[in-house]
Amino acid sequence: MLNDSASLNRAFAALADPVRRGMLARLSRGPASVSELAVPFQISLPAVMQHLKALETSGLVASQKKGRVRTVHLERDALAEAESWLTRRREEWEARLDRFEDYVTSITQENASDR
Amino acid sequence: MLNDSASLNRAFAALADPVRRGMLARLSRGPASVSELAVPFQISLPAVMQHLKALETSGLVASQKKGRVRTVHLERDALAEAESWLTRRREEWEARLDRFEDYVTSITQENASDR
DNA sequence: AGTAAAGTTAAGTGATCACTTAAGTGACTT
DNA sequence: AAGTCACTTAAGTGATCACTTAACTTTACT
Repeated sequence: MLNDSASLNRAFAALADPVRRGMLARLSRGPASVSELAVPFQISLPAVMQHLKALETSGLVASQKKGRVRTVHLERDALAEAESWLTRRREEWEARLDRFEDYVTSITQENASDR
Repeated sequence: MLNDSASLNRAFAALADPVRRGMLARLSRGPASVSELAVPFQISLPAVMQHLKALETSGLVASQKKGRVRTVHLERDALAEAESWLTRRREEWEARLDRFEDYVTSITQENASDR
C-alpha cells in the first residue's frame, strides 16, 4: 500500500481513458462478462480486450474464466491507492492554505493595531 | 464541476507520469518557479516545460509570469474533480458490497432457522 | 553596452497507444 | 458431428508521448 510509483503510473494511465472509466463505472455496480462490458462502446472486441488488459495490469480489476465466459470485477485496493494519493495532495494543499490564512489574519491584526 | 470526460481524460493522463506527480507534490506545499520545479529531475528544461504544459492544459495547475520568472501554483478544482470521480466509484462499490452483505446475512439467518 | 539568467520555441526520434481486420481456440447447443 | 458463442492472439497502422539538442527571446545585473 506504499507509494509505488509504477503501480500509480499504471492506475492513473488506466483511468485516463473514457472507455476504461466507463467499464469501471459499470463494474462498481457489480461484476460483468467481457461482452457485457463491451455493449456500451462501438469498438471491436479485441479493442475491449486491450482495455481490459490495461485495467488488469493496473490492478484496478481482476477476472476469472468459467466455461467460455470471463467475469470481471473491481479490485478495491488499487482504486483506493489512486484516491489516497490525490487526497494526500489536497490535504497538504489545504494545510498550506490554513497557514496562509493564519498569516493573513496576523497581518490584518497588525494593521488593526496600527490604527 | 460536471463529469466532463475530456477534462477527466487530461487530468488522469497528467497524473499518470511520476515527474508530473512529483511536481504536484512539490506544489501542494506552495507555489514554485519553473526551475525550482525542475531541480529534482534529471531532464532538460524543455522537457520540464512540456510536463508543465500537460499540467496546465489538464487544469491541475496555473501560472503567471513576472519579470523572467514564471510562478506555478496548484488549482484546487481539477484535483477535486479527479478525486471525486474515484470517490464516487468507491462509494457505489461499497454500497453494492453492503447489499451483498445484507444478502449473505439473510441467507445465513435462513440457514440458522433451518436448524 | 555586454553578459548571464530564466524561460521558450522548433524540430526530430524512438516508444507506446488505441484501434483495426483476420484468423484462431475452446465450450455449450442442436 | 457440426455450428455457434465468447473470447483470444497476431499483426499492422496512424497518432500521441516523453525526450533530446539547437537556437532564440526577455529580463536583470555589472
